[in-house]
Amino acid sequence: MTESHSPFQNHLLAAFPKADLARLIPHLELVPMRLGEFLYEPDEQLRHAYFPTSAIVSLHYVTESGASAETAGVGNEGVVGIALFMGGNTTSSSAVVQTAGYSYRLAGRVLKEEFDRAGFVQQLLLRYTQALMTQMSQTAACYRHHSIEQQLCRFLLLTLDRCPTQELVMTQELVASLLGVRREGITAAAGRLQIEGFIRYRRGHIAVVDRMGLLSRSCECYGVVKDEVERLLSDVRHRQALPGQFLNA
Amino acid sequence: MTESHSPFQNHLLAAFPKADLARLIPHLELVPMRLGEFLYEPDEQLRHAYFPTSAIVSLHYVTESGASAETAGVGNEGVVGIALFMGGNTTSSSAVVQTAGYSYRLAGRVLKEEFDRAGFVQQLLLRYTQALMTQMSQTAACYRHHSIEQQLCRFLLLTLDRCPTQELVMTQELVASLLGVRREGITAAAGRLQIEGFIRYRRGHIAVVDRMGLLSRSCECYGVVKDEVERLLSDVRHRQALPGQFLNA
DNA sequence: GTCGCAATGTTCGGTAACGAACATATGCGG
DNA sequence: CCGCATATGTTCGTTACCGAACATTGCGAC
Repeated sequence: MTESHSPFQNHLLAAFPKADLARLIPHLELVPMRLGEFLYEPDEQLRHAYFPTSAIVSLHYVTESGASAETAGVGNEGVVGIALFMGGNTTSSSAVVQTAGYSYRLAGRVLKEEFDRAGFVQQLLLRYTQALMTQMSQTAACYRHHSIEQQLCRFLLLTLDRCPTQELVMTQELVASLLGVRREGITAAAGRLQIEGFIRYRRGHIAVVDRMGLLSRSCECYGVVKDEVERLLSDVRHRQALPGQFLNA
Repeated sequence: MTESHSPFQNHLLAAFPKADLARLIPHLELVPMRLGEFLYEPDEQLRHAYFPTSAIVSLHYVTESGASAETAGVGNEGVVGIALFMGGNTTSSSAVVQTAGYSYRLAGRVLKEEFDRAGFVQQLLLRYTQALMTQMSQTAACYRHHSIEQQLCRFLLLTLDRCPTQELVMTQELVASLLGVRREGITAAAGRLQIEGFIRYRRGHIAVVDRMGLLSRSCECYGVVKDEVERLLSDVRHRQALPGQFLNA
């Protein structure tokens, strides 16, 4: 398979001013990410930031009793490792690869230096951070008030938006652990969605057939998160010419 | 009643370098906050940031169906209006006064200017923002996995830490709406805690009698949030001499 | 003091999700 | 192509919480 890779596949990097990006390019390192791989765990000093291109990373918290729940996801729209420039260096959550793929890795020090230039890149990173906060608080409200089926739809839609394909590679077990519910609950909800013809799945794969159908069964949370990312990062994206051609090295 | 007010009653302001704070003092305006008052609503342009001294503000999301859930609380340890310097200017959540009291108000423009100096104040605000994120994601996990009683204990402890007194002024109805559960659920849990002798309450007042007792019934979430605020903001606080005397004007 | 309203107490049935245990089947490694 | 690990299907009883309806009581306004 002959995939071509470019930092521009990450929307955040793609929005960086050319001059800043040029400075970073030599430090960007393409890394593959396997399903289930941990990027960091609670209280562990972060060493790198990751800008996903095709990978999707889940930020989640594991309770003392071993239960877990995702609080936000990061795909090609963002970056994993906020704490590197926010000043904390560690978090109380973990980051685990939810969809295998690639990311560009950047040494924490380099990202911090770039951030401290206090320019456009800083503004961009801060806006993304705010979008991430929206996602976290929306997730909280969603966990409180919406049904497993609604949450599954939200999750599938968000994941789909971060994927190039219509078929997600993940087991119901994994989805359950991310949403913090029982696997049986996902089986039941997914079964209903399949009967309705919205999705089709087989052992470890979930194909979205009818996106609109999912939307109709999803709670509002999908839209809120999506719109907020759009609002916070779109005007910023339009400040530059269309990127993509001049860096295929 | 002869309360004395000082910006130093807000821990964040208290940690500002003297020079920076001196610049801000003329712009700080002491404002009373009534219970239930809204500081902002979704998509509403923020005009001011608020540094609570005795007031406590709840950041929460209201669903389409009218249900609501707190995603984070802000007391004398922080500031309301993160979006002013993060670049978004609005959020999808609301801010409502959960405990009446006072705050120092600062025009958004002034705070942004201060932030853009990219100095110590910026670092402080970013660290606080990260603590807020921890609170949000912890709240999400808590909503998913912990019982109403555990959540009530967590909530009471967090509120207590932000209050000068041992008696909280709030109805069970309000607590219920903040935690996003039915009032009856709070009545039941509070009843149990009272029988155990941990709290004592009357119409609109909740007095904490046995803090340790609450701790024993609370989930881990209280500790995680508390420790993270401590970790992120304590070293920063110690960089300065003890504040408090030299500004009683 | 007492009136009235808002806060709290109590009860009912209903339901979504849990916990555990086990049956089935699919697809990968050999 | 076979076997087996692992993913999914199904069932049971249980529980925490919900929704609604109504009783009671405390407390502040008058």
